[in-house]
Amino acid sequence: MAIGTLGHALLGLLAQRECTGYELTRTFDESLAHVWPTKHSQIYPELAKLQAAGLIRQSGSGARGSKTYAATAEGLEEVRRWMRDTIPSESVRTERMLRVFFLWLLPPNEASTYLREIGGRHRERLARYEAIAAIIPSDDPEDRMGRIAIEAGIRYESAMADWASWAVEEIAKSAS
Amino acid sequence: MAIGTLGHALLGLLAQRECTGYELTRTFDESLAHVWPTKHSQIYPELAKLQAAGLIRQSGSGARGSKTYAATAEGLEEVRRWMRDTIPSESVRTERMLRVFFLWLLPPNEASTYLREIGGRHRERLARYEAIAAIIPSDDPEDRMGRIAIEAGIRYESAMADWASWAVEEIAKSAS
DNA sequence: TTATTACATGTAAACAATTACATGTCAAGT
DNA sequence: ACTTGACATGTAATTGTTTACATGTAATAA
Repeated sequence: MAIGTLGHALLGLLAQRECTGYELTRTFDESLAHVWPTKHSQIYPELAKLQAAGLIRQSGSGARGSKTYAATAEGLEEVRRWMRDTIPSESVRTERMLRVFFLWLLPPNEASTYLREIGGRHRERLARYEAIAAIIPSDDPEDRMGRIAIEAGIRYESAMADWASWAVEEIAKSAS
Repeated sequence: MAIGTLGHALLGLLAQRECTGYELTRTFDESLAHVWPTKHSQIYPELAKLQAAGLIRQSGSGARGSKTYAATAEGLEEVRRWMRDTIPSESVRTERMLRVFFLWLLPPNEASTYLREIGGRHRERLARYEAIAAIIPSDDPEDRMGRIAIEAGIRYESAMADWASWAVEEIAKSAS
């Protein structure tokens, strides 16, 4: 019963503060899904697995049948070991970028439309990330790592938005 | 027997030129794996599926039992339809970036080590992509889209390498 | 001639992720 | 009283992905 990436991510969130499965699901949807998409249908069974492995424990229960989980000492140990001693997979999977390799299949105007659309999505996310970054107090040491994580998002979205604009122009250039 | 993203990617490659399963595997390993990792054990059954669906046909056979496949008219139609009429999944999955959210679990010096290491990997790939971009003749319209795809890689790796360096300094700042 | 490496294709088992199904609670507004 | 929406947790079936198993060919170098 080995713990995978999702299990370690849940452990990492529960190391910060105790949460219900629902709260974990929302945290994934709101921020972690940008780097590791997951559904509640995967989270709940994974929590059961982590509990069975003694890495988390149910620390309480609230309204509407909600259950609060907290990381155990073993769980904290395990997530630290994962961060320290294991090599992250290099693999990145993104259908949006995959399709760029096949843009030559479309007439130039449709390729441009595709690029403008993905540029727009990158700009949207960039705006959202910048708004989040703006409200993180930069002097609080607790939030410093959070600021570093969001900065990665900002730079990524910004670079990809610029790239998309550049690519549209590049296509326009050769069409003339 | 619906065709998924991998099937469309194979169709896209075969739309460009006929290939053996082995060649397709190598193309994935060398360039497409950066956006859509796949193993030969998934490629061969997928080719069989595409052939059964009439989207590709075996166009020849060579040494060592190799089989060459080519896209059929229906296959070309299908991959164009996919590019034009379907919305790409927004999902991106990257364990490297996921771990950034849990960097606070490590002492600052270990977090810095992690960031330096991933910065190094980004710089490595950046150098490789730049070398590839340098040998693409920029005036050949055939390669224009290839140049656009590699530019995305260059900007991505460059942005992430810069981010990693910035993050290391950010941690150093607060440690003092 | 023999060992190694790259070429070449497959299948099976295990694991991970998505989609669909299924149920029920509680609060707020109408 | 009723409806809607957010809260809350699960399971089942399907699909996608990885790892391990399995086999054989051709070229090159020692």
